Amino acid sequence: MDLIDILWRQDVDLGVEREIFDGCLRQREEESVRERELKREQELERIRQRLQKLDKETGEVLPSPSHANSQAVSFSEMLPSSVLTEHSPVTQNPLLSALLFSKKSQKPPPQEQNFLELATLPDLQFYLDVLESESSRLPLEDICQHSLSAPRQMEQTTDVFNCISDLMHTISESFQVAQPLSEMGSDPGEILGTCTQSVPETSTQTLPPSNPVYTSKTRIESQDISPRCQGENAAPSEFCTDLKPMETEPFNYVTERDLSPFDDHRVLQGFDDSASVASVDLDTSLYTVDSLSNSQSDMDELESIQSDYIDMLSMELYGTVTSSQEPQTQNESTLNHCNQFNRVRRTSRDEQRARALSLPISMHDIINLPVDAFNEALSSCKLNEAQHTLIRDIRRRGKNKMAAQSCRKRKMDSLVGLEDEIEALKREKHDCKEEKEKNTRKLFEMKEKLKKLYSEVFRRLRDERGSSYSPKEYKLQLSTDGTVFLLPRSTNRNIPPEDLATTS
DNA sequence: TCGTTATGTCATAAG
DNA sequence: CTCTTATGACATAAC
Repeated sequence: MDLIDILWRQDVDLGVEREIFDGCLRQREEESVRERELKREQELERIRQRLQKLDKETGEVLPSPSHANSQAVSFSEMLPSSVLTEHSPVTQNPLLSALLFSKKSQKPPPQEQNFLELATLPDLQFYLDVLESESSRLPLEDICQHSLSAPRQMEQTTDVFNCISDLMHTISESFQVAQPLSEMGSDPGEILGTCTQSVPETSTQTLPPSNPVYTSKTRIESQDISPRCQGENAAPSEFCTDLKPMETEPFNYVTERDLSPFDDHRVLQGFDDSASVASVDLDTSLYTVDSLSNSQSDMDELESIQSDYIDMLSMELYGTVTSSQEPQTQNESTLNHCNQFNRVRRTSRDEQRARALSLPISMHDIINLPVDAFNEALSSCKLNEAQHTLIRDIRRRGKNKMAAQSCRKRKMDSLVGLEDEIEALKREKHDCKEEKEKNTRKLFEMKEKLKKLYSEVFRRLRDERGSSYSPKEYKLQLSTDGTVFLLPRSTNRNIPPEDLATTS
């Protein structure tokens, strides 16, 4: 594991996510899909309970809301002609064909009933919220009229939702893929997007509950804008129209395409709140709602939604990219990731301050704009002293925050590098020690050989009388030119050496 | 309750 | 001189 960790840390520089190296990715993806479905069902069950609770109060079943201007468009009409051609994958798929061309006249099979029912529930939730928010000030007649006019619209939109839901469901089944939608080659979300694009704009606005992906997408794009100098009271109308679906959509799903692990990386890595687009988006929602309604209940509701949204977001982010472990430990791991994520996404003090002073420039722009653009943005907005100071502080702190993060990363990398160096030096030390022992053994062997050679030379040496020389009285000495001399060991060094006339 | 870890913030030096 | 970046030190929250 240490080795893996070290390798990962090295690869982090390359922008590679750690989770990418985890094995059993498919298994984890399937786990995450199941987890999402479970979560979704729980959310929907909660909403259904809430609806039932309301039923007890009113004694009637509330219809689904649909905007008055929404148009009933059959799904086959919505589909691009290319989808319905003779050779299209849709028409060639018997399941799809059966669904697409019989849906208008048939009720869904029982096993799909639950799915379709769930698919339309967000819409019901929207209607419920509208009623709740309006009931305090609308006359009873208006509410009744609202209720009476809704069922027909509900039928129309429910048809569309049913078709879309069935299409996605069938595509998922026919592809036999239990993996995140974003990884599919023929992403149902894309088909869905194609379908919804063909629906008039007003109808599209009724769709978000069943197509949260595109809701998020459009909101993300609209949020990521240059300095908005309109101020909070001049919130763009698109936010207002966009707000309601979000408001009624605590179980807003975001696929990895919208918030890929790399986006997540951006979230985790920096203060860069624009990177955590979804959260910024929520902040924008808060701004917008704040300007629309100052009631505490709305704010509480939004806080709750934000919390739910972030929870869901973290589940989405980490549910699909957690490490491969036993199911139980995987849950723990996911939980840890979520906790870490929530910790990271905790609203910073600067975000709160920015909200309090209603800064006209986004946090992202304040921090990341180049000096010139930043100064231009400052000068183009009418700012009071407090706002100006806060913006400067936010920029300074934001930059320092990122600097601190990179600094710590460098420090960690350096630490890892030093640890590697220590390991290398330890190995080198070990090798040197082994070499030293080897050389010591060799030296000993050489000394033994020399001793034997020495005694052999003395054994063979004879003087002119044929007597041997005693090693105790004589010694051998090697001169610089290779000549070997026989020298007496006596203290009297005046005696000339006897040249052995032998060379080594 | 205490230690650890991650992160944000401030102060300051250097480029 | 201003701005940015790097980094040590401290604070704080979560575990």
